[in-house]
Amino acid sequence: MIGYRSVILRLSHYRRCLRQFEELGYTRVFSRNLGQAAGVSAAQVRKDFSFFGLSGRRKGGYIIAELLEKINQILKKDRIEKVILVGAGHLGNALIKYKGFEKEGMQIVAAFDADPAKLGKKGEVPVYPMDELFRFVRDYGIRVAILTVPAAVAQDVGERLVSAGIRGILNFSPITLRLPERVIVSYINLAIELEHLLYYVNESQRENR
Amino acid sequence: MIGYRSVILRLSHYRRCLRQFEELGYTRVFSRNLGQAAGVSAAQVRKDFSFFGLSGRRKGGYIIAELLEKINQILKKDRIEKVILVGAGHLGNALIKYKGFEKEGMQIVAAFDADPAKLGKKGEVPVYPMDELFRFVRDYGIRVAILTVPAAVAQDVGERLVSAGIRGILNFSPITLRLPERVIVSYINLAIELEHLLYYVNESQRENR
DNA sequence: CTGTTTTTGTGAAATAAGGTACAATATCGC
DNA sequence: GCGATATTGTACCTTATTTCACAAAAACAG
Repeated sequence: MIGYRSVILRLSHYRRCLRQFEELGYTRVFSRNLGQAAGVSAAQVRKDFSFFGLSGRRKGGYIIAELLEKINQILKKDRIEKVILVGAGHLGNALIKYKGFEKEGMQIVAAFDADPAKLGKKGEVPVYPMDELFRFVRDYGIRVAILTVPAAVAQDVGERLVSAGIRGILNFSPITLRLPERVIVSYINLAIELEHLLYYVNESQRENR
Repeated sequence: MIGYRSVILRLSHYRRCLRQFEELGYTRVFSRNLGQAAGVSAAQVRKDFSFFGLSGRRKGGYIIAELLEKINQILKKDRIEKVILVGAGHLGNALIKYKGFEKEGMQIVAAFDADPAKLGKKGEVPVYPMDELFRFVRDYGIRVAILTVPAAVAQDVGERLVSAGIRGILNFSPITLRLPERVIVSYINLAIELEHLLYYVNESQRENR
C-alpha cells in the first residue's frame, strides 16, 4: 500500500502544473516533464498516478485533459469552495486580495475582525464584526476558515470558530491550537519556514568550506 | 538513525514553545507538555532531544534555559539574520509588516519592486527599484530572499536573485523554480495549502455519513 | 515487417519516520 | 531511608515514503 497523505498533496501540485501545460497548448505530457515541473522524480509521478488508476500510454505519455478530469474527481474539485477569514490585519488583508485562491476554485466570501475600525469592505470581501460569525457560518454552511489573528487570541478565536461549526482551519498564528480531534487544522508558520530555510543555507555554506 | 530534515524543523517548533513557557515563568518542562504544545508525541520529543544529546532528568524533566541554549546552538541562532523581500504587493507588504520574524531573530532589511509606484518606505523597510538589488545583496552580504512576485515573473526574478548571490529563496509564487542545485528554495503555496485542507475536510465529512 | 527507441507500470529494495513498551533512575511523601 | 510514583532514554517494531531497475508495450524508422 502506498502512502496516502503525501500523494494527495502532490496531486494538487500536478493539477496546477497540468493546467499550466494546458494553457501553453500541450495535450500530452510525460512523467519526466511533469515531475520536473512539480519538483518530484518521474518515478514518483508514475507511481502516484498508478495508485489512483491514472494511466498513460507507453511511449505516448499521459493525456493532460484526462489527467485533469480524474484528478479533479479525486480532489473533489467540482464547485467553488467558500471559506471565511478571521483577522483582517495586514496578512489577512493580503490573503483577501490574493488572486491565487479563485484561480484554484476557492473563494474568501467574508472576513471578520474584532476591531471596529477594520469593518466595511476590503475590495470584494465584506468585513463583519465577530458577533456575526456564528450566524454567517451557520447560514452559509461555511466549513473552513483562515485564521490570521494575533497569537494572543488565536486559541480563543479558534474555539469560537469550532463552536460556530467550522471543521477546518488554516492557521497562520504561531501557536498550536488545542481543539477537538474532529477539527482539522493546517499550520502555516511563516517565521518557522524562514528560519528553516536559513538553517539549510547556513548549513550548505558551512559544507563548502 | 533518526530522520534529519524533520527533526530540524521540529527543533524550531520546540524553540518557539520553550520560549513561551519561559515567558510564563516556567524553568522546567516535561516531554509530554512540550509535545502537546508543539503538536507532537512525548516520545517524539524525547527521541529528538536524545538525538542531539539534549538530556533531562528522569522524573525532573528538562531545564528550559539549557534546552534553549543548545537548540540555539544547533540552529545557529546567534545573531539577527538579515533577509530581503522581492515583490512589494499585498502579500509582500504584509510580510514586511509581520512582527513574527523579528521575534525569531530575523529581519527584512529591504524590499525591491519593479513598479516605481511601490518604491519608498513601507514602515521601517525601504523599497528599492530592482536595479539596486545586485548591489544591495553584494554590499550587505544578503543570502536569503523572500519572493512574493507574480507567477509570470517569478522564474526571471529568481534567476536575478541567484546571479546577485542569493543562496536561499522562500518562494510564495505558485511555480517551481528551476535554479542551480546549490540554491535552496522553500515553497509556500497558499492556494495549495488551502486546497489540501479542504480536501481533508470534505473527506472527513464523507466518512461521518 | 523487424529492429530500435522511448516511456510506462510495478515489484523489490532502500530509506525515513514514528510508535510502543519498558527498564533505569530520579524525586517525593512519610 | 524506603516504598511509591513519575519521567526519561532507548531498543525494537511498524508503517510510510521514495528510489531503483527493468520488463512490457507502444511508436517509429527504414
